[in-house]
Amino acid sequence: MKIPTNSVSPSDFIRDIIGEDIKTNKYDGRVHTRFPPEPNGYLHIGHAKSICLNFGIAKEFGGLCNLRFDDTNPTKEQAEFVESIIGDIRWLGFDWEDRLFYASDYFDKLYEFAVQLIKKGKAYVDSLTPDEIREHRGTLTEPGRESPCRNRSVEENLDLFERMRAGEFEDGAYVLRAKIDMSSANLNMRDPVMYRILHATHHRTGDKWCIYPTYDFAHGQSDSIEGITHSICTLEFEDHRPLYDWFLDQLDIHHPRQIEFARLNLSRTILSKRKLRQLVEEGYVNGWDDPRMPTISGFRRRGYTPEAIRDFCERIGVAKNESTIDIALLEHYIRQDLNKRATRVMAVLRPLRLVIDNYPEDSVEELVAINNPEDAGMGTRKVPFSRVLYIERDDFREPPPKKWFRLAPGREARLKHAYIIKCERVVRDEKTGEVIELHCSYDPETKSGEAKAGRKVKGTLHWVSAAHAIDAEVRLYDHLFLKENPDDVGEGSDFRANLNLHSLETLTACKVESSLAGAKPGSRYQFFRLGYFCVDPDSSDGKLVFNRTVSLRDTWAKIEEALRNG
RNA sequence: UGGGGAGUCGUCCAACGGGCAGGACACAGGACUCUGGAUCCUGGUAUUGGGGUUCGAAUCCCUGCUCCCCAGCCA
Repeated sequence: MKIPTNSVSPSDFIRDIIGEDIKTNKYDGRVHTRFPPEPNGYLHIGHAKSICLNFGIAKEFGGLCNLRFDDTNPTKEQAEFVESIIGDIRWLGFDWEDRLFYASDYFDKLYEFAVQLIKKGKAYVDSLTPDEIREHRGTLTEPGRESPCRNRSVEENLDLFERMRAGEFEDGAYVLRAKIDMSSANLNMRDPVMYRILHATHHRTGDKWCIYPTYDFAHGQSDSIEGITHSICTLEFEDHRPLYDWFLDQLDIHHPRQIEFARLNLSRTILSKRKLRQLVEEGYVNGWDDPRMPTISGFRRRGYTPEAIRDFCERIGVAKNESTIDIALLEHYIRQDLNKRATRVMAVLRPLRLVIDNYPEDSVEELVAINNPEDAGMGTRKVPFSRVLYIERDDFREPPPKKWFRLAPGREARLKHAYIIKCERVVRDEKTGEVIELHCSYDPETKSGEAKAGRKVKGTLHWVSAAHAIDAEVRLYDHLFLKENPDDVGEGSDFRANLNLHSLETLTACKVESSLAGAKPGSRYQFFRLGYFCVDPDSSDGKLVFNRTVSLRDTWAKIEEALRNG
């Protein structure tokens, strides 16, 4: 059976531009993109959008896509993040072959570029302090003032820059600046910093350097060096484009075309590395791969598939319009994918003991269960049935509400793959009144699959045989934030005020069918009538732990809510 | 009040040089169902305001309004 992918014909303004460039033979008809993460955190679903875009476009147009780490700031970057990013992109299903690069690969070249600009009189070493530089920059409405160092001689600049590199100065003592225009309306053109002194160990170059290029001085040239044709980035870099153009023009080197698009925003989700890091560091979640995190590794652990994430990224489109996607759309795609491929099993999350009084005491039947009604090729399995079972507490109500199809005193329901039963008697705890056991009768004529199983009942319940079931822990997840927009907070407060304190519910007394014994971490199932679940790596030989990836759509919950609201 | 961007159903995205505003999700109703799942029908709501040009404007012109980004030696 074919796994459906969403083949929306991918067309958007970026692909249109590239198609046009191919038609006019710009860049000799080549298409070469890149995904340029900074290794200062884990990748999230917003990065997935960019990854799918860059790798997707390259593939569609018969081009290439590089992976390049923009590692120009050793104080924030770590090898750990490089590893996780590489793993995440692979998991998403993309391949950069031998084209794994680092901006730090180009540090020598970038240094030469800087020297070139100094020699051209287009860059100078400034001894102003950070505060002074800020003051000289002017404001949004007022022009800046030129630094007194702006007219140093080329020789002096060369000497100072060399000594910066040699480690003669403290952090912050000097910077190298481009000499452009202090009165430009675009603040990025007001003599931006190209190099700063940072006595820090770099995750790749170690202590070779104590000066590092800024992103602005490294990014465009890195793209140029790699022969990138289309540099796709997010909207906030629109203002930087004239600066990148200026560097490329002054250096007279290959000139990629930069195209900006709107980054992804998701409702009830935060997609800012800084804030995600805060959630991790302040212990609101259990690490970057906590299944509640919108990181790729979080989604992976939660049970999402790469296919679902790719379909989602394709469907949301690409535009320059800032927008927020409804998280329900992402959930739709994981349900769609898992519906087609997940094995159905029975698991009872909140067990209620049920005794079938007229069923033979020591008898055990092996009933045939279909693994996936969406895919006959997935076959069948046997599930044991016996006199004492567990069903979901939620499947019994007394008194039954309107439109209730499940069990209630005197009511009938079908046990999936088994028999129709009738609720005859309810046992309650004398003190609390809590229902602790149900006594039922079964109709032997109604066995599933038998020719005369004929009779219809509205409700079908899942169950496990008490004697055969295995214990499991199940972790239920809800959105991390209560508000659609987590940043919607009052003065003096921040996104943490909108955190959902009940985003994780751990159930430790769950009972799952015996076929799940030995299930491997990462395996995905549909727990019948409940949702999609995935075995968590926390599982051990004797203890299964499941994460709920996403619940099934719950029509009854809607009906009940409608009833409540009259 | 400088510069750069953006405004189409509830939410996203379409409508390629003016020609019936379409799809997905969400929502509502129904059919079907041994998952209140899936599937299948059906339905509603949108062009930022105001002026023009035109037989005809989301699209062209003028003029407002709203929102986002920029004053890191972050990316």
